[in-house]
Amino acid sequence: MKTTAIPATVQSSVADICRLLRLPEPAGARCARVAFTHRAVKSGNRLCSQGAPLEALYIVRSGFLKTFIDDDAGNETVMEFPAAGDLVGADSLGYQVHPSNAVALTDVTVVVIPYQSLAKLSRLCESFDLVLCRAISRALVEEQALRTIAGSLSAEARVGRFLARFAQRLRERGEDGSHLRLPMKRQDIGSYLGLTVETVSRALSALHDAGHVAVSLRDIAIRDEEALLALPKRAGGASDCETPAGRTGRGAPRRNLTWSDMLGAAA
Amino acid sequence: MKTTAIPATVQSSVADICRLLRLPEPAGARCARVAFTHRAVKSGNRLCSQGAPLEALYIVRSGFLKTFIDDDAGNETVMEFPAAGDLVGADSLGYQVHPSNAVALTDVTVVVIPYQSLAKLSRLCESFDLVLCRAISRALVEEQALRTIAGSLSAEARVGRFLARFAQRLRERGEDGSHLRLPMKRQDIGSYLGLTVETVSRALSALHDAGHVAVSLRDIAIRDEEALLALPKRAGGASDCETPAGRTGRGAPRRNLTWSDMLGAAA
DNA sequence: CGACATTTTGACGCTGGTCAATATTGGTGG
DNA sequence: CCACCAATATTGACCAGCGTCAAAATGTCG
Repeated sequence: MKTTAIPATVQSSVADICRLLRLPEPAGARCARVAFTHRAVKSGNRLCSQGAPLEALYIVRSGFLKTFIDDDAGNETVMEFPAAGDLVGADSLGYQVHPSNAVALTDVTVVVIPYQSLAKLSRLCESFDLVLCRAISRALVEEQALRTIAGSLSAEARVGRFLARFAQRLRERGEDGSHLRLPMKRQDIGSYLGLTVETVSRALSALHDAGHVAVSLRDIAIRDEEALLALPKRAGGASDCETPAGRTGRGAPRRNLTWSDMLGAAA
Repeated sequence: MKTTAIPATVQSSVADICRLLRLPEPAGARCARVAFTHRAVKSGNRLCSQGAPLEALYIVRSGFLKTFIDDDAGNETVMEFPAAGDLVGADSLGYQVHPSNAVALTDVTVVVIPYQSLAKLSRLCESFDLVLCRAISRALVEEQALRTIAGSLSAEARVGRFLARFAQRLRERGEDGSHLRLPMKRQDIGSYLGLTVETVSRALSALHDAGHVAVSLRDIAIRDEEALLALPKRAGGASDCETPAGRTGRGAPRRNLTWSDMLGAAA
C-alpha cells in the first residue's frame, strides 16, 4: 500500500500524475502551476455512483476499489479492480453520466481531476489530454484482454490468470507479488471472470491441490506462476500447442510476459 | 453505405470528424486549417496488423471492418466490428505497437489521423484530444457492455442482443434496421460473443423458428426486436423479473433503449 | 457467545462445446 | 451452362464443464 516515491502531500502536480500512471510526461510543459487535490475514501464507501452526473476523473494513489454495473434486474457485474496508478471514471467521459459504480474495497486515496478543468488544462498544459487518451486506451486493452480470456479459457484457467495478473500488478507497483491478500470477495472474482462463486471456490481448491498456489481464505501464496498461466483452454490436451512435454518446462526463459503478450508490449 | 451529409471529398476537417463520431465540436476552435486525408481499403485487405508500430488512428467513413487479436496458439478473438463513425486503432495509443489487427469485411474508406500529428493538433486545435478521449471512452463502455452480456446471458440471448445491437447501429447511421445483411461470418460472430460456430448457427435457427427473425444466410429480417432483447438469462424462468405475463408485452413504450441502458444514456 | 456473512463441498442436470456428417453457396474453369 | 471444388452453414449425437440447489464449515462482528 505504500505509494513509492510519491510524497504524501495533499496535492499532486501533472508530473506526479504521469508518474502514477506510469506514462511519460508531455514534452514541453510548464504545467507546474496546475495542482490537483486529493480525496480519501474509507473502505466500503462509494467514490461515484451509476447515473450520477460526471464530475471528475480519479487516479488511485493507494488502496483498492471495485467498479461495477448494476443491470436492470439488480445484479451487479464487476468491471475492474482499480489499484494505485489506475484511472477511475474513464468510462464516463464519452457520456454525461457515470455508467458504473466505484466502491472502495480498502481505505483509498485518489487524485481528483475535475471534469470542468479538463478543457482549461488543454490550454495550460498542452497534450495533457493525450496522456489521458493513453491511459484510457490502456484500460480498453485491458478490457479486451479480459474478454479474450473469459471467452476462451476454462474456469480454472481464468482464475489462474486472474491470480497471476494480480500478482503482476503488485509487482508493477513495487510489491513482492509472491504473496497476496485479495481485497475482494469470491463473488466479485466470479462476476469479474464470468463465473459463479462456487466455481471460483472450486477452481481455487483445485489450484491449491495441484500445488500451484496456497490458498487460505483471502491470503494467497503463488507457488508456480508459470503453471497458473499455462492452464489448458478447455480440456484434455497439454497446456499449449508448443512445449511438447512436461508443463511449460519449469524455469523457462520467459517470466511475466504472458499477460503482457496479450496486452502487446507495454510502453 | 451512404455517408449521410458528409461529402465525398478526399479530405476531412476536424468538424467532419466530429460529425462522423457523433460528438460535439470543441468550443472555440479555428481548426478549419487542419485537414486529414482519406484511405480506401478493399474488402479482405488489412488496415493495420498486430505488432506493427503505431502510425495512425482511423475513423471509418463507410463499410465494415473486423478487429481481432491473434493469441499465441494462432486462434483469433474478434474484438469489434467497426462501422461508419467508429474509431479504429484506439487500443494502440497506450502502447508503441498495435495490439490488434483490422481487416475490411467490405470495401471501406477511412479518415487517417497520423499519430505524429496528434501532438501538433493539441496546439492548433485545443481540446481535439478531448474529443478523442471521449471516443475512446465510448469504445471502452461498449467493451464493458459486451463483457456484461457475454458473462451473464445464454447463447441465444447473446445472439439476439447482437442482432438487435447491429440493427440499432444501422439506425444510428440513418439506415432502416429492419433488414440487415451481416458482413461477417458465423465464426466471427461466435468469436465475438464467446461462442462456437455451431452454437451461433443453432441460436439463429431457434430465433428463426420462434419467429423473432427471418434468417437466410447473411440476410436477416428483424421481426420482433423486443423479443430479441428480452431473451432469458440462463434457463427456466420468464424473460425478466418484471413483466408478469406474456413476453414483455409487444409494443411496449420503450424502443431502442435496452442496449443504451447498459451504455448509460448517450451524450 | 450468538447472528450473520463468506467460503467450501457435494449431488445433479442443462447448456453449450466437441466431433462428425450433410447441405448450401460462391467461384473457377471446361 | 454446367461440372467441380473450397468455403461456409446447418444439423445431429454425445458428454463434460459449469450453473443450480442445498447444506455444512469457517470466519467476522456486535
